Amino acid sequence: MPAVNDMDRPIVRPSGLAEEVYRRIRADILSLRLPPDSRVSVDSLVRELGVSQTPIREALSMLEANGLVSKRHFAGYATSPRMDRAQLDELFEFRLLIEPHAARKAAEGMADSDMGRLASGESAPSHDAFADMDTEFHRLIAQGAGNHLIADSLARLHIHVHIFRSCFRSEITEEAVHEHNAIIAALRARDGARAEAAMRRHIERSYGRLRDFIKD
Amino acid sequence: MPAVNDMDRPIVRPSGLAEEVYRRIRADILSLRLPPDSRVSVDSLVRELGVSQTPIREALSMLEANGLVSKRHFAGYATSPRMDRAQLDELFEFRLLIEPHAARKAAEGMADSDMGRLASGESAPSHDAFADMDTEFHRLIAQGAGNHLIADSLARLHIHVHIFRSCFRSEITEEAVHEHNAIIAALRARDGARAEAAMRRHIERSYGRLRDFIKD
DNA sequence: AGATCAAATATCCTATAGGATTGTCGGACC
DNA sequence: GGTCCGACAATCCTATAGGATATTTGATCT
Repeated sequence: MPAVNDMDRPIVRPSGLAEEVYRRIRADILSLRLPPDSRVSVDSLVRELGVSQTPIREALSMLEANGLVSKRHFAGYATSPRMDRAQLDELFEFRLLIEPHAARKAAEGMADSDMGRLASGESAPSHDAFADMDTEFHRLIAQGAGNHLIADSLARLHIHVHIFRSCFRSEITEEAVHEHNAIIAALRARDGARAEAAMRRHIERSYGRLRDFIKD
Repeated sequence: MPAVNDMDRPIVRPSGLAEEVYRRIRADILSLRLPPDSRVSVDSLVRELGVSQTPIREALSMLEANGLVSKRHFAGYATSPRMDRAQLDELFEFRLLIEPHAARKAAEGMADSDMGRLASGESAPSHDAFADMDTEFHRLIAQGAGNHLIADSLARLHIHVHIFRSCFRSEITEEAVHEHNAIIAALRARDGARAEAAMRRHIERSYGRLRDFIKD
């Protein structure tokens, strides 16, 4: 008989088709398989995913509440348009409010096990892999701050950063890796003030790199 | 014939039943007609509101994405439980990050017309009326900061503050009115630093008043 | 060519019925 | 008395059909 113990894996509770569909559509939006400002019809998803309308509608409603799609009455759903300059400004103003504080708190209270999972992304083989590692990097720090509201808000925002970056096929910059390493060093040293400053610098530089892509 | 011109009212675009149902359920949660941690079944809403399942499911999905209800597979929806001490701490930590900054920016850029609508709530006849005026007060300032992300995040948080306060029938304190008036004065004077400090003080005092209700 | 109007299409919204799954309650058994 | 088991109820999920409304398209007219 197998040696694995059933106790070490918590019971799997199927969370419903709506959740699955939600994740699927979200992944499609993030991978640009559904580009910004493109139609998303319920019927086509029914045919493509082979599930009924109900879970698709629920998934689209959740995506709408999270700002990834928008609905127009009797006209169907559409993915949100790409961020313009004003929205980019607002997003980074918000990140500057939250993430430096999160970095400070993470330096003070983050678990050592989570800290070991921090990766700067210098070993990323592709653009997509780097984007995923960047998302995970910021997610771990936000989670390390020990405030669910901070982690959730940042997750929402990072989705849009991810889409924006993917639209412009932005290069994997050495700069970003260096800035990540600076943050990691400050966190490992449990130096809250330095982590906060490093994170602020990272976001400001990141904003400068992304801002160049739009002039309007 | 009527003297009103049809041009001055923008075309009414019915936004769908799901939106209406969403607002209705949200209002019921805010008014404690649906207390925290109570079941909310789709069928009973069908009977009560007289609409089909589809818009109700969509409304509940949106409410779930906004954290007001939670779903368990094959077990129905339920309103989120009341905040505990840890969540209250997290919420006010978050507000302290956002709202003082919003007050500073509002002092610098808020429209005079919006500023005229600021009310401290000293004339509120009831507890519910004060709660609504308080929500509107903070909403106007967040909107005055000119950042939609700030306004939306604060709106989400204020819902939970509202519910928490309603649960304990907290008194209308003179203190809160005074603090509101201090903020209004700083905003009218276009003094960003003073508005920021007044807002920070208001939130800290507000936290102290609410914290006393829970010991666990 | 450009604008105007009507038909066609696509989509949302409703309504109803039935199968599948979970939680609960009461009784049988040790 | 405590524990196990089966029926019941509640709920979610699916499926299908049809009506209502906005968008699009194409033809007609100036």
